[in-house]
Amino acid sequence: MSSTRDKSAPLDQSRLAHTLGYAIARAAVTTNQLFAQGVGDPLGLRPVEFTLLQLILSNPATTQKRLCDLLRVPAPQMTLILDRLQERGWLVRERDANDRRALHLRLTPAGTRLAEKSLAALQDSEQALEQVLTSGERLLLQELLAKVAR
Amino acid sequence: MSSTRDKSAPLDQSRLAHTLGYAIARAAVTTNQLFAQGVGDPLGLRPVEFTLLQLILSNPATTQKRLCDLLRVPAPQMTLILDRLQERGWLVRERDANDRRALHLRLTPAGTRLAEKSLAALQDSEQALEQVLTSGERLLLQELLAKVAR
DNA sequence: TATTGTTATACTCTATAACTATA
DNA sequence: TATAGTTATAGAGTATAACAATA
Repeated sequence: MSSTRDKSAPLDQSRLAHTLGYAIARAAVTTNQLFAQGVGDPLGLRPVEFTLLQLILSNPATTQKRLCDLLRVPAPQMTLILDRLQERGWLVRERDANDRRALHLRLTPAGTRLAEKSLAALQDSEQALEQVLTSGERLLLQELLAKVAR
Repeated sequence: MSSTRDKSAPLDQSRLAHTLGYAIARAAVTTNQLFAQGVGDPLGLRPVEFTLLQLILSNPATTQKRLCDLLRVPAPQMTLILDRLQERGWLVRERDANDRRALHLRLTPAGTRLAEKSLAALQDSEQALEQVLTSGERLLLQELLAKVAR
């Protein structure tokens, strides 16, 4: 130790402490890690793939366009993501009989099972947060985040 | 309108509503947009560059290693990011006289001015959130997020 | 041997434009 | 002329391994 500065002292983050974007980005590190441990690594799903499985399960026959708009994913990227889900046998695209431009999305039975299994796994994984948040705090946090997301 | 389904109805997100990761990811869309509008686009800064300017200003002579650990940025990427900040004249690297492997980071006067200006711009931009959150709610939100980030 | 930082490289992710087929 | 979706392509971001210098 040659310096007078304590090299093990935590870095001063005070300038960033009052920006909401920084607080959200740092919390996202934790939740991304929980996702990877509980869902991403064991089931081979990325966050956007997990999210799409849940949304398609709850909204059978929805179109790619609507998913793009909700998740702010550009259409070409959505095509590639859905291609991969389809290749793995979790998803089918059905052409709309009345508007033959549009595709309706549905999960296969295997896709439905994966959607259910992966959601349960994420909920298990996120229960680790009970060590730092009461269930009331957690509910409150989700309500406040929903207001920010509008 | 050929279908019986109401195509303008919002998608059902109920399966995701109780996962914290989804709530955080959706709130991050809002804060990323506020950052881009107020700071990123007008000042030509990416979030990680903005964050590094603030941290180096508050922690003069810190090392790259410590910033990598805090922000979970791999060392090779940190080298490239700092290269760009240095090229733009906002940063200098000084070799440690006692441990000649380590580099200490300092902002130039121009870098200091940019750090201050960009933080003020972000705070202005985030004030738009006052339309959806009271200042008490916002404080509470930041406290809860800090608990999650640990 | 271990650590700080760099170089080289490959891989993924993202964004855009151009295209098709339908309307 | 506009819309849903695809293809092609380029750019940015990210991860890993190998390396140089120093401890």
